[in-house]
Amino acid sequence: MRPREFDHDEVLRIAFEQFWRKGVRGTSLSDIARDAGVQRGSLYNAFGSKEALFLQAYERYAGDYLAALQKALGTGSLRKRLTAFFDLTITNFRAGTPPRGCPTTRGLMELGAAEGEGLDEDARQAFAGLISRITALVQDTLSAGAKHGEFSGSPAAAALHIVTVTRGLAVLERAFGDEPQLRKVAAHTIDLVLGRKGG
Amino acid sequence: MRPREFDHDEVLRIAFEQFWRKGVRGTSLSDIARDAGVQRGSLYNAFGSKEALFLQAYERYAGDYLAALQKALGTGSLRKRLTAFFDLTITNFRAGTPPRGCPTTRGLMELGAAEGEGLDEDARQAFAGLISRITALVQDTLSAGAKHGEFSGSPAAAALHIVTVTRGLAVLERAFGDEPQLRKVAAHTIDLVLGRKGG
DNA sequence: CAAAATATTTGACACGGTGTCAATAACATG
DNA sequence: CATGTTATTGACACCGTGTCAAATATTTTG
Repeated sequence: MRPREFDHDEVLRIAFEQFWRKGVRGTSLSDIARDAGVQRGSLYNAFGSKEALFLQAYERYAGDYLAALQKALGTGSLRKRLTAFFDLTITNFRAGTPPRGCPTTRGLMELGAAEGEGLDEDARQAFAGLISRITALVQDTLSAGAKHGEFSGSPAAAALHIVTVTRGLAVLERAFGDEPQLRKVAAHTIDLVLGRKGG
Repeated sequence: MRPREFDHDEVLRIAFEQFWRKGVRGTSLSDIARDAGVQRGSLYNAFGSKEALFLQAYERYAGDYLAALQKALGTGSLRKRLTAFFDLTITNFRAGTPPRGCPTTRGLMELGAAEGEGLDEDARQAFAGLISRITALVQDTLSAGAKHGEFSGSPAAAALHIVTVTRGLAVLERAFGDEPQLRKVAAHTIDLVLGRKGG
């Protein structure tokens, strides 16, 4: 066996950075190969295809991001937790110069996900999976809040509503790039869900 | 002057249908040319570039869609208006087989909109413009509702929240394709904004 | 230590996409 | 009918994905 001449994880990192910044279709394997100091053919040999490379890079990101969200949702009053959740969400959208947006939302809308066109069902499942897991995390947080009397209502419905808002925020970020606006919507959403003054 | 051999508007219609179904990057001018029975070169001559063709096709759609929304928001109680608004929004996402999603949200996330990459600033403005105009429409509706005592709170904040939810719904549609879920979120949002039983 | 086995790298290739250009064709107008 | 103007057409350059066979560098085996 001839050993690989590049760092598998390092390439994944570099690739994801570019996919995130320029979109999946807007990033060529030549770009990634140049940036990583690897031949294009080696990428095909190691990952199979652009799609497979993206998926691996995305899964890597998704794991890290989910862990960060879990941490943000882990301490303080319910209001504090939700605030930290939205804060991390928005901060993540606005990372980099120029802001790179939400990789999940961008990927999901870019790759079609419909039968026949765009990336495989695999990609859609990866995106949908992260969204589902985020929703579950928020729902658990709300359920716990309900036990402490910090929240009344359906945790499932509220969690889905909150996550829907975060997806909407990802879109607004792309449209207007107005971070204060995003934070206003986040604050308003927390107020609506928790009751104007509650917490 | 030699006259054009194809119908300008017809081509715009055909092009938008394909952009909507397969995404902008996923649609080639060859596809459109074949479908429209026109030579690819003629499209470049008539529209300049793929980007310009998309923009014209999109503006056409945006005008029609905005008019339909305005109509939906035009009659009945505030709750009825908002219900009609969400209904039209979701129905629009789920049009076609397979569902084509929200062209605005898909285009916005697909085309990057960030400096340097993806489509021009022009495209971002077109998408952002439609979102802004929708927000203004909803805001006006809420303001009118406030006069009739059907709504209390900030129309601007509520309108932005509602439109954010619709953008989020566009994303969820792509992720899960679960129309009942979308309608639940919509109903829940109306309840939150108007008060559980109000209207 | 030599040689076989095996995986990686490399460069050439086919194919399809965007966009440009010059040559050609079709009409309007004088 | 001659001329100017615009639309059409086909060839081209360039870049993208993906495939393949040949060359290369290790590890394992004799």
